[in-house]
Amino acid sequence: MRLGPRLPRRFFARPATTVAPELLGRVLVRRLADGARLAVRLVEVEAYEPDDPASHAFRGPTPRNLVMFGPPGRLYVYFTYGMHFCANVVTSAQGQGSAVLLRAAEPVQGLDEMARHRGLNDVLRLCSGPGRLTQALAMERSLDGADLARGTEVFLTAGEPLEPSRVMRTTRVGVRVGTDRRWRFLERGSPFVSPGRPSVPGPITGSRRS
DNA sequence: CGTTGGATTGGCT
DNA sequence: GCCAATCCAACGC
Repeated sequence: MRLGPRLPRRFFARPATTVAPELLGRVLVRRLADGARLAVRLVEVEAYEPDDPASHAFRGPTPRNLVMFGPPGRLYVYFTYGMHFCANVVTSAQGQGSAVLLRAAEPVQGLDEMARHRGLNDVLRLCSGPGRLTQALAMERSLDGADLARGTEVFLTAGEPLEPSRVMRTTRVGVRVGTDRRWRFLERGSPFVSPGRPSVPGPITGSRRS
């Protein structure tokens, strides 16, 4: 499995919808405090843009989403449902408030450690969901704001980007607004994607009712 | 300050 | 398919 060079800051300094499909096939590396190295290959992501009602950044900066408004290439980690963390890559220029949610990945290195973190051994379920991925890689609150372009705790390497024909596109999972945007990108045919069901686009806003 | 519900998961009916 | 778990951000008063 090729890791390749680290992705540079400029890679992230573009719109989330541009960066998202290009993140597929890239390698997310996590270095633990004891020196152990975990690596996964991204197979499913979702873009969240500034004018996007489903985005945490939609109503402006708050203590939770502040990192989304910072420089591109940082990790935005938030806590949800009282028990799970989700990890995002901040994109676009500073101040924009856009990011790409990391939803699923194929384990590459450190599978035993990931299995320990997850409390199960099924490789297909180690990183197949945003909460599962953060648990497998031990990404929690302390990594909120971590610099992927310069840091050592967590970063992204070039890997092998997917051919466009291998990139599939659907609506996003678990959102109740912004369901008209097909901003979930995944590797076609990968068994490592999450089981989450894409949201169904509602009635077209502005159309006549009854 | 009180209320609501969430970019989820896993277990049970 | 349904729902509880379990915290806390966001928002309204």
